[in-house]
Amino acid sequence: MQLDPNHLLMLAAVVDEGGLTSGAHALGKSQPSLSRTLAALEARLGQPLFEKGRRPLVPTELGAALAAQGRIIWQASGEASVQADLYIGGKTGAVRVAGTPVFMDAVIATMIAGFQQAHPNVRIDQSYGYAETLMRDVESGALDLAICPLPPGDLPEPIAFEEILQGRNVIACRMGHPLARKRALRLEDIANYPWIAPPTNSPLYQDLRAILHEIEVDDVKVSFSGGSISAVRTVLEGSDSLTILPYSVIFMMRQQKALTALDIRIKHVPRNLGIISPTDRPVRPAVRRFHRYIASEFKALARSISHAQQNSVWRA
Amino acid sequence: MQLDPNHLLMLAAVVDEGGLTSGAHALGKSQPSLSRTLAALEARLGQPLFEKGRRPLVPTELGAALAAQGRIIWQASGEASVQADLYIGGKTGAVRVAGTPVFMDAVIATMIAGFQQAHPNVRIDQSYGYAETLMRDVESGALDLAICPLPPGDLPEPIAFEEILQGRNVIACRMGHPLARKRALRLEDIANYPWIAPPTNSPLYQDLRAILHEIEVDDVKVSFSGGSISAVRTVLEGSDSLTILPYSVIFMMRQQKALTALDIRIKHVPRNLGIISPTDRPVRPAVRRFHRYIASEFKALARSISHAQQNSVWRA
DNA sequence: ACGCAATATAACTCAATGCTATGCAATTGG
DNA sequence: CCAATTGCATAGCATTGAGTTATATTGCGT
Repeated sequence: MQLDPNHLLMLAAVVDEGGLTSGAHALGKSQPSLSRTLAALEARLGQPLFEKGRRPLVPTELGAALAAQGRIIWQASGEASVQADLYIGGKTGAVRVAGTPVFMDAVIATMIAGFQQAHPNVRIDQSYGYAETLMRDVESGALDLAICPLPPGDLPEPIAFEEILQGRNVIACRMGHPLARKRALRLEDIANYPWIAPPTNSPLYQDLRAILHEIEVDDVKVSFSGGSISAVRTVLEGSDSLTILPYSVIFMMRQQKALTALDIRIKHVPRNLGIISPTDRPVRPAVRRFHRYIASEFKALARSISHAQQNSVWRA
Repeated sequence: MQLDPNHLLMLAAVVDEGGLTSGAHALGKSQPSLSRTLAALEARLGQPLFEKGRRPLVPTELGAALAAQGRIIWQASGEASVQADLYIGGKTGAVRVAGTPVFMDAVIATMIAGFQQAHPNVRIDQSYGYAETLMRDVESGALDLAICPLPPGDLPEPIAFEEILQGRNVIACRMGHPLARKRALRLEDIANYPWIAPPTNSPLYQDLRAILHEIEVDDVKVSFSGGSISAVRTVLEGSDSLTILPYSVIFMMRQQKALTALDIRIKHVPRNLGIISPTDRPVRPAVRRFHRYIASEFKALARSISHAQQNSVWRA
């Protein structure tokens, strides 16, 4: 005997609510609709679902047994509704995001922490990569979002690039570094200190080479290379080494008063940090929400940076 | 977002079967039907349920989440079908049956044991009572069936009485009783032994009085009264007492070779054992099945009795 | 016994679901 | 790499079922 889940659900409603009228109200339907449907179900079964001729409607054995299943269906149905609403509202789901290691660890991680606070049921699957790989993965659908620096105007096929921060690198050192307080630094000053080199496949490494070339320092001592931002920071703090870092990374660490930037102007790199996202497929609500969150956080960060630069408070 | 359980069920089928075509087959529907329904569901949700453009149909996060609920609905639906089939087939449910104590304990209990063997999921709610009470309870719906002796032709309103055994009482005693082997017993023989009297409100008590009057024994020694068949049997076995019992009760105990009947003819009581059932309401399948079982068992018992009487085997 | 409240029935409408036929896209095999 | 195959999407149509309002009927309490 094949039974329609909807019929069982109606039965459960009537049994639980104790009547057709209230059951119909609970389901948002009319009383005759329930009456007829349950009558048809009884006819199909050949057995009454309710004791006949009793007014506080009392279910028969069969009615009670089927109502129990209907109750399960009701619950599952409600749970599905909740799940759907959460998903559509971006409160649930997974976000696969990747970016360049330094930005992910020093900037994005903080933002992810804030996002998780507000949306604990959204799973963030984070990974690392550089522009080329990131774009390929976004295009193929392996990634939902990528955050990395890109030269302006470089927009292949079905990919959007939303710029969120001006690309600007600085030379970083520990807070008490001999060069930290000097103004009008000369090249010779810099050349005397050991350098920490970013991984050779990173954009920062390209930037480092370009900058060194620009300031006509051809030969530097590389004391350490290949480490993550955490390792780099530790080495920086414990030595007089220099390295090149995005200004935003230094800015994010300003509270710890561990690192600072040298007062030497470096040409803006021809790349801006941005969010890479696909345009050829629907964006899942959780991804959209995360995307917006990151964008707004960066907007706030940019404001904060420009404000700080005007006052030069953090360098005091 | 209100979701139709049927849609979730379809989704689950498609996800579990790994495709629209096989899912449709599993549900006994056509593939276009599923395709259109799921497309409509996607439209309602505003989110895809399956990754687009991939042929081994793979569900999205949302699709998987909703399919999980659909699976629950599917299970509950199937369970309901099973429950309904069992109930309709009389394999499940409760039977409320009552009868006169002696018959219930000595005859019906054995039959119930056999029934339970075959239908362990049918619950038998047994109780005791005499004709008047039994009929009232059957009429009121408190009982499904009653088994008791009734005078023929006494059929009030909405009650059926199916005769299943000729009413015939005998004088019972222990197997080795001094009177057990005698033929052509005389009244004086009987009068000298103590009697066990049935409960005064039982039909058997009426029968006892009638019989004693018939054989013109006015004054008997009552050594024990009011006990159940079990107590009566124990007393009978341990003494030379006599009592009156339905022949079928003695017959059912023939294997134990503990009790026997005196070879003295007693007028048939004007009552036949039968099954009382209501005619004004639908009979539940389990009740019908139990009813049939009891009736067929009694038919077999009657055959067995008449066969035994012709051969007088059991008395040898 | 009467009145109230709840259920059953009637008559009708329309959305949803079923089907077959067919187009189109993705995967597989040579 | 192209062709064949398999499987999903779409179209058009028929039918069922579920929804509605209006109304009759039936238990139940006073």
